[in-house]
Amino acid sequence: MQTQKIAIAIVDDHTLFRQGLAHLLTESNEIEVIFDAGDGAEMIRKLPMQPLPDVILMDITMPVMDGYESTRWIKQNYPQIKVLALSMFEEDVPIINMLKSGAGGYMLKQAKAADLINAIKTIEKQTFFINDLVSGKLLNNIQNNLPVKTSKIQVSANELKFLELCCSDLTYKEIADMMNLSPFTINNYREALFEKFETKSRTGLVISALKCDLIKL
Amino acid sequence: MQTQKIAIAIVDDHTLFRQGLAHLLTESNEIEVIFDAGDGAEMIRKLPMQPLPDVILMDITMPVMDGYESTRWIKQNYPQIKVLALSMFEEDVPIINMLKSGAGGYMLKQAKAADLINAIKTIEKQTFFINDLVSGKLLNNIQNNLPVKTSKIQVSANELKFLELCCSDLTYKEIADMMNLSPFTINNYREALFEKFETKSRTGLVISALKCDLIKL
DNA sequence: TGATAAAAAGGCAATTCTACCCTTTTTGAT
DNA sequence: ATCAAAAAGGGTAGAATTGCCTTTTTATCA
Repeated sequence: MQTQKIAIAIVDDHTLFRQGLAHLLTESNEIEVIFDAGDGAEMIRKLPMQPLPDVILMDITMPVMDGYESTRWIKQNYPQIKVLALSMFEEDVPIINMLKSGAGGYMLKQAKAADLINAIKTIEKQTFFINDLVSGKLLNNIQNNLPVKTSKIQVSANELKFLELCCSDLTYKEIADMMNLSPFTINNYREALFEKFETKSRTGLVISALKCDLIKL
Repeated sequence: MQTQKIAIAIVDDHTLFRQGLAHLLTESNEIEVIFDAGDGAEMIRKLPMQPLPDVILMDITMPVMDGYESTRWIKQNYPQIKVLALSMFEEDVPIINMLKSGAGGYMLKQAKAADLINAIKTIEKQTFFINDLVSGKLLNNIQNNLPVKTSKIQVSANELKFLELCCSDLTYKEIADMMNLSPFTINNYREALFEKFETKSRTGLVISALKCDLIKL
């Protein structure tokens, strides 16, 4: 007694993965891939061009518009569509963030096809799919409820440039020269950033900025 | 006039990607996927169980035995098998390293299926496949021939602990206390490391150590 | 055991960084 | 036009860092 197939869309910037997965899922006869996209913007364009999917498989790291933003957009505009995050990251932060963005479940690309199909069927019926991976992270997040990455620290363009130049042997005076600003102004930036990042040293500042992903190595 | 199919193996820890890709390639009728594996060790086990593949599609990041090591093993034991690296990384370092390890080409997972099939056919005939991505990186690497990761800087256990403690607001005196050493000894460590990393500041030291992967955030 | 090298400890002047003060100028918004 | 906020400019005392030395202790091995 086969009911109607589950209509899904795949959003992932890896073309090979996207197409391969589409083939794999189509074989199951319970799932129909109605479209795919390489990023969130493409998804938004293609969404109105066919009947809405029941479930969207969503990658996290994508150009233009990433998985977090895309998921938030979906939940804002088509809350009835379920989003199942599908990523290679096993870390706490991306998992928690995807769930916070509105994903109803989180699967690893390391998973087996049968598990994925099972997750899709579950999420389609129940709006969410919680496996051990996700429940563990959820518990973890509640227990030591660190407002870690929640509060995104705002820095101005100048402050950001200053932070980047801080990752060097340059003295503040030299940094001031490079930015064509007075050393006193640089000192203001430094003090403002020390406060924002709750640190007391240049080294601590650089480490914090790196952890917040404001600067890269 | 169809000659024999090209026999390939897929080594990648993402089961969904591996299986999906296998389906995709099989459809082309020019390629036959004879086996797949989730890491290098599994590949080594499965390799003797069937006729050897002509080409192996190799991911980089895998548990147990990664793409670099697996490629070196292949080239050591079955030099006639061609290795095509298949990864999501576009950075210089992984590309150059895979080629140094013996891969004959490098494709992104963002590629289209047709391009991948073309690369496989080329590498099977010519032992290597150089696209714009790879040639650019090669040129780049020759031009500013940085001895990138070649020179691994040696640090003692104590120096390493010191480096880790440097990633903080702690003063050297506090670090000395934590390590139960005299501040003067800490000063010796500092000076030795400054010389090894060719830096003149604590911040520069921390950045260098991070870049060399000696410490993590 | 004595030689010797490495690790640890010590000292210190010069420079840089940090924490508080403060004022003036520029910018943005109403 | 006016007000508020942000950016820029200024200074100083004290703490930490940096660079360049020497001496003592420890470990090792011939």
